[in-house]
Amino acid sequence: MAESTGEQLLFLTDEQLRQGIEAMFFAYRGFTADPDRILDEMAYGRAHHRAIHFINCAPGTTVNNLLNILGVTKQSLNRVLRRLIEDGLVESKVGRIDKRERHLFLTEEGKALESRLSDAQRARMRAAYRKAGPEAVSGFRQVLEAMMDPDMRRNYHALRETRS
Amino acid sequence: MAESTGEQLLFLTDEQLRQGIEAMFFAYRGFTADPDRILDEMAYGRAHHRAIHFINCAPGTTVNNLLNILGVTKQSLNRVLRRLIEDGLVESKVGRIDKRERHLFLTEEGKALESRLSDAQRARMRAAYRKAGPEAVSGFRQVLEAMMDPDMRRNYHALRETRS
DNA sequence: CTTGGAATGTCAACAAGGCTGACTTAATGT
DNA sequence: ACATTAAGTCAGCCTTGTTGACATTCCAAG
Repeated sequence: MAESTGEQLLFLTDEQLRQGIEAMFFAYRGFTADPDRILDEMAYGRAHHRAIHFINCAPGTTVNNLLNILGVTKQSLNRVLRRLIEDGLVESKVGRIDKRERHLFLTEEGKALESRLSDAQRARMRAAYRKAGPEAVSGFRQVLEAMMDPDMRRNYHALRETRS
Repeated sequence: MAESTGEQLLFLTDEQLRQGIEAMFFAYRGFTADPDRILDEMAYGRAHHRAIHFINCAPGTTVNNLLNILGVTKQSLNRVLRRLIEDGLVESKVGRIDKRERHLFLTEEGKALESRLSDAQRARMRAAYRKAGPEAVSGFRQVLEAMMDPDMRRNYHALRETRS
């Protein structure tokens, strides 16, 4: 028996793959459950959370850039952003170099909500990481990265660079 | 095996957790991208996919059981099921023991669509598993399971038992 | 300097898919 | 007999996605 191929095949039965698919489904529900509860209180949805998250990661980002990361239409994002700006969570500043662009920032109130959401989500992540152990975490990240579309993988890495 | 706290701490910085959160977000997009394309062709959505998937996993399941797994309201599920039955992908049979119950099955046509969707999703999963390797896969599954809500973890394990 | 194109925003309309609440029907269990 | 349960249905609401059309503002190239 070819050892490397044989070993791989054990993990690649349809049943194994199916379990992976279901695990993703159920885990994603857990992943969003805690922030969803907080968002519900103030009648926001996941779209608002995503916008807040990525504005926080890359303060001063343009609408176009955000559009690209989130993968929605500008009309859809605009509806969400308008409300966040009205509610005083996000600030939109006209670009100095290119005045067509709007640069997005979280206000203090926006940062406060971001922290609440982020804390809740990180708490679950931390618990899962602890339970599974460091080696599992490494594998987890590797598989997730391999599952992304190339475009999104680029966005994923770009975000890491801006923070490091 | 007891993990040392020091080793764990290396993995539990906010930045590490944040990267995990973003990885989940981008990976889930990839995870649903291929089936979404197929579903678009026939004007179905993810809700139809989920119903088809779980009816296929547990043929003869009742509406109530499906409701529990999917975590939506019966009105929401009913809208989706009605269409699938009308289109001849799902069959609803009155229970023999308890005639109030409806048992759900995929028709041949339903199974055909399930295969198409499943093949597409498994292909990406398989590619990601291959790329990351068997050890990573094990870690991936462990973290996902730890991330689920207890209710959903029970559903997850119940599904595995019905198939084994 | 004008004009084309890019970035942004806005309006309208629509659909999927969540939700709640109220109600019916049929079958079951007590 | 009566309450409960499973399922289905109707009406209405919300969020969040979509298209298409159009205005504004600004940059840059001709």
